[in-house]
Amino acid sequence: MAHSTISDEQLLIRSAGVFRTYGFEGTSLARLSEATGLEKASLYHRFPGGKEQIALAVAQGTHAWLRQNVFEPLKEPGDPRKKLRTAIEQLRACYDDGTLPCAFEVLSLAGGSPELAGALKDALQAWIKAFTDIAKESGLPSAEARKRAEQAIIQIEGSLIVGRVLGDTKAFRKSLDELPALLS
Amino acid sequence: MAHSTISDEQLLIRSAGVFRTYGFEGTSLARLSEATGLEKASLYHRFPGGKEQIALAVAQGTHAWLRQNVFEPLKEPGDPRKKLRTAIEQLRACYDDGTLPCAFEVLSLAGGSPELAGALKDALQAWIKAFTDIAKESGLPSAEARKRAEQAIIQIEGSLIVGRVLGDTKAFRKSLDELPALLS
DNA sequence: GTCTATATTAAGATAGAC
DNA sequence: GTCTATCTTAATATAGAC
Repeated sequence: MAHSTISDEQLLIRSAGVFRTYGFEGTSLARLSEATGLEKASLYHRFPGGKEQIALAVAQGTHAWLRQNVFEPLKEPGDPRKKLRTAIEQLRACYDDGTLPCAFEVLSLAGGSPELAGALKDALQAWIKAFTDIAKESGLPSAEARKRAEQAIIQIEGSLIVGRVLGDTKAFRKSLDELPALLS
Repeated sequence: MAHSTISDEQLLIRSAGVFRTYGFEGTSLARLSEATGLEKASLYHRFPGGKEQIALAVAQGTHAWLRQNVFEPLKEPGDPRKKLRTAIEQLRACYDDGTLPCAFEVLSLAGGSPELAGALKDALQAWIKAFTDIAKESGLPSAEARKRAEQAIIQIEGSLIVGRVLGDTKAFRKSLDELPALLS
């Protein structure tokens, strides 16, 4: 491999793909090296903490991506139903139509550091809050909105797993299609 | 470690605990050895195919457990609501009140063999069928029963993940509590 | 900042004694 | 059927050249 440069953003996106495909324990520096085009020593230069630090950066990057593409757009002025449809399309792309596992799932299994677990929890709580707020904006009472928000994320996560086992993304697509009715 | 004997059933139960906790890739022969009390060479004596064969046996053992403790009891004569309540308590115990990940989830990530994927798919389809049948027995039309059955399993899987990330089993318990209304 | 080369540890897997 | 001992490969991690 000749000299290679890759932006921090691209590096994290490709690393996220590896972690989401193989899980935290199944991700090796060799696989990260192949996916990023950087030799292992170069990965250590950028992330002295190795795999654990990369996983933490992936979790924080996932939170940042959700903030920019889902949470913030949902806060802008406009029809809540329309904003939600846009957010759903972002999520559909994020999960590659249901074929790519969720970072929350694969990074939360035993093996990760407490910092990683904390970052995942922060990001998921922010997601629940974003969905709760849009449901409230659509007219649902506070407690019901919160319930529906959790239910929506549970459905996304669950349908990804059922779809993965059955080899069929139908369940995931149905879950996304039901979100507008669930969150309003 | 002195000589040790352990039944096939106990061996699979303890191995399942390791796989479900650390995932397929995170499960090493060393961890299986520690959990079962057998040296690595002894595990290879019983399972010449190594980790892959043990994972396959765990998947088949999970299917057998579900058949015996959930699917078959649901088929016996009696009030469907009462049978369902009993099945739910079995599932609650199986997931250790929501603290133990699901074998379908952790064994379906990339890394496993096609045989393993096939065994998981068979078991999950049987689970969907068992829930569909009990919903039909409760009076739901066939198509709706099938939809609710998938929804029930999606909720269980999703709530396990959300609960794991948030460090709170409330979502899982709520999912189980909602099953009777969902499947009748 | 990236590379080649290497050290160290752990994982998968087997041989052969008991 | 289980054990100790060993082999081979792969993983984490570092040193030092460019």
